[in-house]
Amino acid sequence: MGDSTRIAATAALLGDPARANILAALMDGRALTAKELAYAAHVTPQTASGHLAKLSDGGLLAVEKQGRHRYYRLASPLVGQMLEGVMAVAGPEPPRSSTWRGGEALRMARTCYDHLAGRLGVALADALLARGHVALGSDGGEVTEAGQNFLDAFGASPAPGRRVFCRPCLDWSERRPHLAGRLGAALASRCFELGWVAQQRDTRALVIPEIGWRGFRETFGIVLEN
Amino acid sequence: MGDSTRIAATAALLGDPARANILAALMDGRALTAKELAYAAHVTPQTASGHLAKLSDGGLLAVEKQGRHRYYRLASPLVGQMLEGVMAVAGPEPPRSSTWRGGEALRMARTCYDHLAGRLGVALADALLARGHVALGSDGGEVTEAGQNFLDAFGASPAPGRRVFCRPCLDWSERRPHLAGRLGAALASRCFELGWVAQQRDTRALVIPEIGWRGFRETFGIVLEN
DNA sequence: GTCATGCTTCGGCCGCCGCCGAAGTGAAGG
DNA sequence: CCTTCACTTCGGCGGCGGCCGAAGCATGAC
Repeated sequence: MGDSTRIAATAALLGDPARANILAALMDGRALTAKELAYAAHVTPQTASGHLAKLSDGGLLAVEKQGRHRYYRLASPLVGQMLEGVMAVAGPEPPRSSTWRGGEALRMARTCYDHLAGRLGVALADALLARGHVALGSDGGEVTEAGQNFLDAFGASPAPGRRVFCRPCLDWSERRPHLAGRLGAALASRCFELGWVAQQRDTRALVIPEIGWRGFRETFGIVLEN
Repeated sequence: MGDSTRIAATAALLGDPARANILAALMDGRALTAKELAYAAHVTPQTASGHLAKLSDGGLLAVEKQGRHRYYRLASPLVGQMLEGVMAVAGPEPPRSSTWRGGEALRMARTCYDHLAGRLGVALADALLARGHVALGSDGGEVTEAGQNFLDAFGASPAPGRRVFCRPCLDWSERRPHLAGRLGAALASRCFELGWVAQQRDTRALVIPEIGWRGFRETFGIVLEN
């Protein structure tokens, strides 16, 4: 009957821990094999296969055959946005009893699509905001003139001319906005370029070498605990 | 283990048709009694009671006692955004076999928070875009100078000075963006003011009287079929 | 007090779905 | 050819969870 059966069907796909694990593992846009996803979801390959079939049928995943591997990835950015929406509501897990260092790293700094998230991402947004380089509303934001000059000097001016798109993106671990949009992407890519942050294998968590800590402190006044 | 169990738990709340119906019925922000929601979900009051308890425990609904009634509403706008995210992915239901006039009306014109959605909302966005009054990216948009003049004349300039926030919001029935943000809100409120659209009881669907059809045609060049 | 109403709790039934072991496909490599 | 590896399909087990009838609290009206 109602249209909501479709909503329920889609939501039910996310409503299983194994499937949620699979989707979370794909959040950064990479394509992973069925086996890797089985490992990420903590289930056997048979079980994962069933889940992957359901997710594909439901239009959440796209699959690509390559030799005897099958690479799965999110079917569209829409799916990622949906997941972020659910994460924002699900909220940060209740204060975890220390341990679990990977999670800690994720909360410190990670990628969110093509921009920076985690405490680092939020601190960056705060810094730009506090210095009047960007003005942010709940719906979008814009770069001030001073901000434009600053970005030019930093080497992170987003692409075409004066038109700068910038959008707050709710950080699921911090529950506060970080910068997305072209501005967020430009900032992130400049930080990679400078070697202030670096990707790791098999995780969205970022490494911040000494030069990065120094850079963020001297350029943005960011000092993160821990 | 991971954080995704929380995601799964939250998503599982949406993954039941009855609960999805309940949430969909609350999407417009109204507060409804348990009985009304039971009716909306097509289940008995006992069953609905169980669902409502789960949704409240999960933090998706807020409840307010009033005499012997209990009014339920969405706990926060975040929940609404999450639902829109899921709807966007779930997509428009497969072409409905006519009948169901309420659904047709909803797809023609409805409110989405404080702005206009449905075919009307999308057409409005298209018109402003085609005339060069707004420039839209996937992350945000801005009003051109010509657009600002047009909006001033129309009486729908968003609040403070030059800073105009505008954001595309994916329309779940049309799968195309309509205008949200302050601009969307200002446009909608001006349309209400002019009597071009009117609210109805118990539905987010909007009525468009003759004067509205004329206004949209003459001012924006919008002519909607049906 | 008694009654009606709105909502919740209890108990039992039933079905769906996630899980894994085992067997089946299909592609690479020798 | 046969082996290996990645992945899927099959079959059966087990349990979670949605459903409703009936009974239990409340609140408000009389």
